[in-house]
Order: sequence, then structure tokens, then C-alpha cells
Amino acid sequence: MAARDLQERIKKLILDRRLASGAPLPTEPELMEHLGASRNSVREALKALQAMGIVEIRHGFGTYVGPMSLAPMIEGLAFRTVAGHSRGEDSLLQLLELREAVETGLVSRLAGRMPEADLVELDALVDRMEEQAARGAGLAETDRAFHATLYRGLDNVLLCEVLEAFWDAFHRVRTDLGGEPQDPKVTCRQHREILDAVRSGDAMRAEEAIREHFGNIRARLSTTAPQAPHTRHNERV
Amino acid sequence: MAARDLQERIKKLILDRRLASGAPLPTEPELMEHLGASRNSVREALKALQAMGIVEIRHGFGTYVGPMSLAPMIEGLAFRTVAGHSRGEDSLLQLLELREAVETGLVSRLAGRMPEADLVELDALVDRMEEQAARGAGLAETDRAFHATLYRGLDNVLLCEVLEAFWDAFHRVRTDLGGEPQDPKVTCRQHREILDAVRSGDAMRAEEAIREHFGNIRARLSTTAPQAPHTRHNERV
DNA sequence: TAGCTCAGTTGGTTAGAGCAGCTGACTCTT
DNA sequence: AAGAGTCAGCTGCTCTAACCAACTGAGCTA
Repeated sequence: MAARDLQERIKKLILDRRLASGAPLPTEPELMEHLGASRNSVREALKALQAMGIVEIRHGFGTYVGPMSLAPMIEGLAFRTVAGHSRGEDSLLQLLELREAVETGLVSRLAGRMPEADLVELDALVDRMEEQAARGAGLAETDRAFHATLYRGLDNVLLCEVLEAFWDAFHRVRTDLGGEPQDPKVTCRQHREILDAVRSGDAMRAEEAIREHFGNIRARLSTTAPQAPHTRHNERV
Repeated sequence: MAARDLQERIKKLILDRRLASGAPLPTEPELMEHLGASRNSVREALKALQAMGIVEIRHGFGTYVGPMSLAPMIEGLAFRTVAGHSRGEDSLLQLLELREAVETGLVSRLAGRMPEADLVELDALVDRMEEQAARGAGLAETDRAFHATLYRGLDNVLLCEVLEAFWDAFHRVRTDLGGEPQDPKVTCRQHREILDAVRSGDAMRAEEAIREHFGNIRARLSTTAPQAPHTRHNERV
């Protein structure tokens, strides 16, 4: 009766006191008294809130209002995808398609509307990508930065965070599953093409560039991942 | 040292045993033995996993593998939005823009590609919406169903769930904040227009219809929500 | 046979004790 | 007097042990 309630009451406490991210929460004993619950129950509620990113706990230091990032969503998405994959579903492909669908839809609104500063930054990122490809280094982080910078032009922090979360979840799962990275040279060329298309203001071409980029990733996926132990749909029921 | 680990080990247990959603997990005493931890620690780990939707706990019955839905994401998004709003940010508007950006991007791929069966279903939903509007009933649920059915044509379960999650979070926050519902008649007309556009296969018109629909919601938002109690940014620091 | 009761299982809650990480003030050395 | 080491005190972390509450199913009763 109390547990579900405790979480709500702690959330309410945060809202009522207008606590911003990073602000300190009452200590466990204080919460016990304030909420009239035992230490254990308070801790379980805090653990749940921590899992949702609402609260941040630092051992020996205190409890604080969390960064409210989408990190927990990444966690959940990644696990869901791994679990689905290990049961023979094409969950990783679905995650990739989700990214493709959203990004193709968004990139067309960007075409010709990017501030010059962002375009320059993207140029630098692709340059770095080529440099990394040349010396055989991984370019995952740079790829992430490219996509993040690209959609920054939409001027919606939440939207950017969501896209980054999708990227993170996908990347995490792909590496966990031991997927092969794609050909660095091809990846570089495709990013360059995306950037050129956006700069030129040709929405259709930008969309096509994104689609091709994802098509490449998808191709790599199907050569390694879809080990089909029992791919039959409707395994049960 | 143990706590963060316990969650991982329980997740690993689920993966190793290929447990599907709804499958029973070991009882708390069994987990205590298997993980070599106290009941308390096990419970805290389970609570965190429950918050992430990975596990489902039923009092007096047992613990089960969760539905892996995006419900926790809704929770987190909603709280984040409410918290931001109460601190004077336009977080609710950002959430709406996120939906608009994604849906406008997606609806164009649907134009002309919807199976007739889905179109008929959408017809029925708009009919119901008009009937509800006529007798003054709320049409939130029908609106939700409309959007859900619309994007079912994309044949990506994950994508649909994400969009529904966004809808839920937005709707929850808007009602929590006491926002006024929009004019039912206008809403009906706009949904009819979206449907007609998709049926006709005119991608541009479909996009425009979606945009107009969201524009309507946004207008309603700005007349009621942005009560600015202390809208000054940088209230502290 | 239909319904009830009760014992057993499962998770929920409380209590109290001790462990572990961090901070800041105090003390001892240089 | 300045610096480094120590220690007391906060903080959250883990464990044990007991009891409460929800649900199930077997057995009893009508």
C-alpha cells in the first residue's frame, strides 16, 4: 500500500519544493520521518526513482535530484532489444528502423535551414571521421556526435536527447551482440553526402542520403546478427 | 559494491534462461540464495528493475518478467516535463513539438500505402470521435487510438509503442496541469482531413494536415498552460 | 455440489545493528 | 606557521530476524 505511494510522495516533494537537477534531497532518516515509513521502504522507493533517473544517490554523500536524462530509457530499450534478439526476434532491426524512420523524417526539415556554424562543425566531424578511418580507429563516438549535431538545428533539446538515446541503445546492443562495425570508408562517404545534401538545401537528396546510410548499417546487420535459432514468428500462442 | 551488480545479475539470469515476458522469476528466498545477498538487497534490485519495466512484482503471487513496455519511459518523460514546466520551462511545448516532428515525418511515408482495412478502421474511429463530440464526451482515448492505428501501417511495433508513449506522456502532463481540452469539432475535422489525405496518397497534404492538427493543440496550450509564475530563467545561480 | 475456511506460499513492512565512503576539523610534524 | 595525517561525524549500504498482507489451493462444511 505504501511503496508505490512513497515514490509519488517523494516526487511530489521534489515538485513542491521546486527542486532543480542537482539539488540535495533530505537524508534517509529525514525522509523516514517526513514520510512516516521505515528506512527500508524509503530506500526501495529511492532505488526505483534512481532507476528512473529522477534521483541520484551518492554513497557517503547524499541523495540529489537526478539529471532527468533519458539514460533509464536507454537501459530499458537496450535490455528489451537484447532480450528480444536472444529469443529470435528482429528487435535490433526494429530499433534501427525506428531510427531510420525518425531521422529521414527530420532531415528534410533541416535541408537549407542549418546555421552556417553548425555546418562548419559537421564538416570538422566528418574530417575527423576520415582521419580516424585512415588510421583504423573506431569512429563510433564521432558518428554519434555527427547525428547529435545534425539535429541540434531543430532547436528542441528533448528531441535531440531522444535521438541520442536511440543511438546509444542501438550502439550498445550492437556491440554487446558482437556485431561487426561497418566499412569506415563507406561510412565516411555517406556522412559527407548527408552533410552536402543538407547544405545544398535539397530535402529529397538529404532524405535519400540518410536512407542509404541506414541501408548500409542494415546490410551489415543482416550479415552478422540475425542468427536465426528459431526465427519462426508466433513461437508461442 | 553489490547493489548495481545485483540488477545486472538478475538481468543476466533472465537472458541466460531465455525467459519471455510473463515467465516467472525465482522467489525472493531463491534469489537470495542464488545471488548470495540478503533479502533487502535483492528487493532493492527488483524494485529498480520493476521501475525499468524489466520485472513485474505481484504481491502474494510472485515475480515475473515484465512486459518490457515503454511505460517507465512515459513515467520518466512525464515527470521530467512536469518538473521542467513548474520551473518555468516550455517543456510541455517541447514534448508536443517532438511528437509533431516525428509524426509529420512519418505520415508522409504512409500516404497511399495504408492497407484498406486500416483505413476503414480509421474511418470508424473518426466516426466515433464525432459521435463523442456530439454528446460532449471526452475523445482523448479515441484520439489515442487514431494515432496508434495510423502508424500501425509502418509495420514496426517498437515505433508504434514509442509514439504511443509520447502521446501518453503528453496527455498525462496536460491533464495533470489542468490544460483545457481543445474544441472537439475542430479536432474531428482535422482527423478527418488527415485520414483523407493519407487515403488520397498525397504526402504533402498529409504532412500539412498533421501540422495543422498539432498547431491547433499548440494554440490551446499557449492560451492556458504557460502560466508564468516565475518564468525568469536562471532562478538560482 | 457449492461455498467457506484455513494453512501455506509469496511479496510488503518494520526494526535494529553494523559496514563503508566521504568530509572537515583537529592535531602532530616539519 | 604550514603541511600532512588522523579521527569523529555525517552520509548511504548491507545484513538479520521478525511479523504483516495478499493470494492460492486443498480440505471441510452445508
